[in-house]
Amino acid sequence: MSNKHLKNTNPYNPLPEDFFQQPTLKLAEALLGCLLINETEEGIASGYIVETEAYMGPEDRAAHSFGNRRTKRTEIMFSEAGVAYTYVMHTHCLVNVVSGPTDKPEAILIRAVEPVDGIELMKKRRNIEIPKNLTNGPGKLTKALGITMGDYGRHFTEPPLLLVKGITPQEISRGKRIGIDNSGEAKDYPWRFWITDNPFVSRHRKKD
DNA sequence: CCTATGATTTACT
DNA sequence: GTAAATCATAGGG
Repeated sequence: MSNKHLKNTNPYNPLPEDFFQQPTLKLAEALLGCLLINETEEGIASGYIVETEAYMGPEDRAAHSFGNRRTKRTEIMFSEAGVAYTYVMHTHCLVNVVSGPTDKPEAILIRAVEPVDGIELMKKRRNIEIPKNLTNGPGKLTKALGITMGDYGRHFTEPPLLLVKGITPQEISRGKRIGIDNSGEAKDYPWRFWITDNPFVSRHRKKD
């Protein structure tokens, strides 16, 4: 397979329909290397997913859906797998892939991507020049790709927000999640996955 | 209506 | 390393 990224004249290689049906922890791992694409009026921007975190719903204190908490915000997590859960954190929008069967409120946070298409557009949106800092964090990548609350509930299987087949990671690492120190025992669950040694991973811990 | 809080980023000591 | 920015969401009065 060509290593060059696909252009819109060449149809993207779609993920199999049952891709999103696999268990959340497996899906979190399987998403690594997939190409996340967003089309807006400004143009197309895309990147390979290099870091994810799983949020396991009722039993996960760190999840918004802990204890089956069901609100206007978390409602989408109870729907079918493969739709987008976007929400605002401080001043940033974060994007998740809803996972698990219907009524199981599980989701996978996309924490970092490696820029592929639309790099100039990303620089403009982020107002920086250094490619390395464009998408190496959950709030950064949404701004670079132009993902907003308007994408809440969109299906990743159809434009403008798309997940398609990308690259196959050479090696995958697994460790504790980030930024949930106030979540009791859940803070130590090893539900974060990343492509080993990828420079766009949001942050390196000494030990995971 | 009012207040607390955060799955972050950025700048600073 | 620490702290401030800054606002939608959630929950209580």
